[in-house]
Amino acid sequence: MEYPSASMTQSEENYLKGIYHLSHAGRASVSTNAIAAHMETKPSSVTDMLKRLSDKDLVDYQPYKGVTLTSGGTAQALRVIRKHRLWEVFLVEKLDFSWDEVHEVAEQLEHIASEKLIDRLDALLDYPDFDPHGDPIPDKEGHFKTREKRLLSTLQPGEKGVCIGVKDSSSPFLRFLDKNGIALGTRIAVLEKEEFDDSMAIQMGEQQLQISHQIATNLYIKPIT
Amino acid sequence: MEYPSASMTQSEENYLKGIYHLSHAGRASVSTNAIAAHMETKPSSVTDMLKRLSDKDLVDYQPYKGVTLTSGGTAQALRVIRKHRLWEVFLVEKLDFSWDEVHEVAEQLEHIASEKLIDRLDALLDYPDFDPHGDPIPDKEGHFKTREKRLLSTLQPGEKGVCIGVKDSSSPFLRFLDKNGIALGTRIAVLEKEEFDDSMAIQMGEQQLQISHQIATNLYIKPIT
DNA sequence: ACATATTTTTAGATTTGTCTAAATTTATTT
DNA sequence: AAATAAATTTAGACAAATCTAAAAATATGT
Repeated sequence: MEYPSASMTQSEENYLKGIYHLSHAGRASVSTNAIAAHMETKPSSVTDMLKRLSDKDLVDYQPYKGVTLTSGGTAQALRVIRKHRLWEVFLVEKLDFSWDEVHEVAEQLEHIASEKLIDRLDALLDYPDFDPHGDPIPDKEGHFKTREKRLLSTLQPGEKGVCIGVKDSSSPFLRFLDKNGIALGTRIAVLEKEEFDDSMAIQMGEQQLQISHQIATNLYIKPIT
Repeated sequence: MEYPSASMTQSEENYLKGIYHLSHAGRASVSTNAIAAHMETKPSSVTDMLKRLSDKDLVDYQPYKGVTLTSGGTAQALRVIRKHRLWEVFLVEKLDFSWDEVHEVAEQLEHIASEKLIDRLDALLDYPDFDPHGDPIPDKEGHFKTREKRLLSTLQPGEKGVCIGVKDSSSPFLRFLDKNGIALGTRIAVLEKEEFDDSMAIQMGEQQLQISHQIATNLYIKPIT
């Protein structure tokens, strides 16, 4: 049984979210330094926070051994991630933000505390399963849809698929995609693969494009047969 | 010329907003105790904050003499108020919140810092001039529309008008109005005034209602002839 | 396995925002 | 105008969140 979410500070929420992302699914133990790097803060600050989170039973923390999220901590992290991603959908769908602009604002909006607000937002957006970068949106219970996804770089010439997400969601990368007409839902067919530098020629609609390996390893594709 | 808004903490924003409301239009000087009462905090905390705001040139503060907002402080307060009221409209219009539920959430949303977000929200809502309680929404330059407004209690039998706002916006009062079918835009005609307790009989559509003086002194009406 | 390097924690300081209790200033009363 | 009351400020403390510098624990290399 889940406890009603105790009040948390924004900083605590950010740490839980960070730890969640680093441990990928709440499994593996995460190191102090890894957290510090990810949060752009100092290891000593991380240690302080880990103690606080441990006192609140949100993480299992053993000095020098790293941390894992408790079930309560995981639930909280997923709540924040849910809010973040729903707000991103809102910003893109309702306020015409581009997908490279949403993150910073969503970082703030994700801390707004109102269950009703999020439920209603979810409804307004018609219960989306994925955010504008293709990442899954957890439901109220923390469950989310998965779908077959492969990096574009793993497709062979002749295979095709539809773009469903990005691995790198930095602004330069997203702006590059925009500029070249690649968005979520874009259908891509692989024409050729260059052995020399692993770049590939792809077809999108009637447009053809040569993309580097760097690009191809950061685009998620759902294969279609 | 206006400076680009320096970064402010939520607490600073709340104080500026509080001082603005207490000084009604940025004119009169406001006392430490009045601020403490309004913000539900202690006078000593207020003194601390006033010094900080004074250092940032957001208020004119003279010990023992009270404060007034500087032009910069007024501009900041109006920016926060603009955001608060736009979010209230959003919550009511797009997420079906009732007018007694919006305040608490808007108190949080008003601190989200993104000019683009607010501009786009304004557009999504079709540039509203008034919030769900009838209060005017400042534009980007801090200007807002005014309109003739009188307390219902000042109307004489035979006069009529349309409800355009509330003075008290506490939940119990707003829920009372909801329950009795009084909303913004409701047309009200005064039938009779009871000398004894200043209660009045009013007509709304085909419905008749007896309301206390207490109610009548908290409802703003735009008279119609 | 021992020395060195890396990681992590502790100790102590800082900032923001708050508080209580005491001191000070201003206002009121007789 | 002196005494009392009220309002305001100061002084000192505390919690959250961060930092730097130093100490302690763990890991690595030969």
